[in-house]
Amino acid sequence: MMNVLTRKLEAFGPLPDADRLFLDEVIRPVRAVGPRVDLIREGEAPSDVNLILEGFACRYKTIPNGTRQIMAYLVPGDFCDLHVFILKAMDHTIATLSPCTVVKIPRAQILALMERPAIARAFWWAALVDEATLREWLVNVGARKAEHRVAHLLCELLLRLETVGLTNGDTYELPITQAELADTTGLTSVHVNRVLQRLRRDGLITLKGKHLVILDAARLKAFSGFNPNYLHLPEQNGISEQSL
Amino acid sequence: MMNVLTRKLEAFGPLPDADRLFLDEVIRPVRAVGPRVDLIREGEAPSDVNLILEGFACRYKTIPNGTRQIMAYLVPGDFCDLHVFILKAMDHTIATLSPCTVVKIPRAQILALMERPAIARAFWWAALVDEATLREWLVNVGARKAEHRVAHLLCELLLRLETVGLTNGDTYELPITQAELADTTGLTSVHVNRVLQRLRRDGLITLKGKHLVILDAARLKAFSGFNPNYLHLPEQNGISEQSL
DNA sequence: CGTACTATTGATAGATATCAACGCTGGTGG
DNA sequence: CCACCAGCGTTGATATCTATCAATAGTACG
Repeated sequence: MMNVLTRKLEAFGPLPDADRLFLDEVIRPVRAVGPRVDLIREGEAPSDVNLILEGFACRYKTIPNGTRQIMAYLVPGDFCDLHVFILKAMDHTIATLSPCTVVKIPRAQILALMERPAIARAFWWAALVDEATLREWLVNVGARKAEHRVAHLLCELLLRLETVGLTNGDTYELPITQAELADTTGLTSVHVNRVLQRLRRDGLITLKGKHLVILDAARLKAFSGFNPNYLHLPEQNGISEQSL
Repeated sequence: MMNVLTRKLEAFGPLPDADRLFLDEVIRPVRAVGPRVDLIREGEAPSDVNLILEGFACRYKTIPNGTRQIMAYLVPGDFCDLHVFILKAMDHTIATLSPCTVVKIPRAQILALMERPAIARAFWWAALVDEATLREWLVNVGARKAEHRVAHLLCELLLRLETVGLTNGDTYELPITQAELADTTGLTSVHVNRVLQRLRRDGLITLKGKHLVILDAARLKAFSGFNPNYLHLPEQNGISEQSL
């Protein structure tokens, strides 16, 4: 079974066997981290790069009145901070949401990885996709209404998790509380709850505990105005399953 | 007088004289572009990089119901799309807001620039600051209320324009309509209008036509919860002018 | 089998959007 | 140089959405 990092980077394009072997080396030793643990705090300047192997983490900021905004989800295969080589201090905090397993990759090893052209290109691609995703989140929160925000997020995660093999058809584990969804979408947890009920009532999803089933992916995508172009994945087979 | 690009890049650190001379070459020939003109459209894959020399441009997306979300302002010294070398197609559109003067820098020239270590580092820094700014905009729209959103944006622009020498004390030209501010902040133009009136009534700003005066920068920053760390500028002299 | 989150529900308040009209201003052509 | 026009800014009245507050019900975990 391919590791999540290799799997993610190969979403951009195939890697030489030597690169794959190197990537297998890089992802250890792993470290288990509990839920709701800060990995890097605003103001710090870590020298290593964290990579998520299992579980969900996030970037967030808290504003003076206490409101928290989650600015990104980090799922298996995602790097936390390829930045850090240039900037002096983090301007936000990175924390686990669920229990996670994480690797700390030393700076030197990242540089060694960047020597390999295929990997370097894949790193670039990953960073650009992260930024595009951030833009899409801004659209989500700034322009869409509550139902669409949540639906759009679920569509995005379906594709991202599919890329690293963490879906089962249109089903996946979403180890996130409603309060965390609220901090992500700029809503209240009460309102997120009501939105989820509407999505269930409309036959779009099933969500029980952490177990999400997207009952009609085509309809959920149409409903939320989801356009996957910003994820910059290679052409899919069934580009759009169209309506029905 | 130093050109805006050099000025912006030197906000990160001084450049060798040779680099400066090179940058002077790179920013021509200039091109004048009217307001509200698309420079690059979603779906296209341009081979050149656009640099803004004068005026304001933006990144935006339009969602199916017709709502537009502006995701970034591009001010003099900002690159539009250093990305494009890796990704196949733009996932958003770039357009002028005001009349602009722009340079198209050919791919080859960008690569030549990247050969120079100081410039390459400055480019990296600029790209990372762009991303950090995007995160802050997500916080703005997702977590702050209307008055604070607008005030925060004005504080950010004060610093960004200061960097490239486009302020006069706490005064600058803001060539943006209220409708565009609305598309930026996720509000309605009517509501932006009312917010601006409140900021005026509270003695925080003066805004007549395109001419903005920040009457009490310290208070405006405190009011909006503005923390400049995400712009990653070098230490300022008067780090915080404190209250009054 | 408690205990503490997490999810759910109902009632109400508050913020922001929507709709519609009018006034201003800067630019353009006569 | 003036008069007109179109876009922008402003205002008021009302509708909607989303937040807030508060209580109850589930659920998972030790």
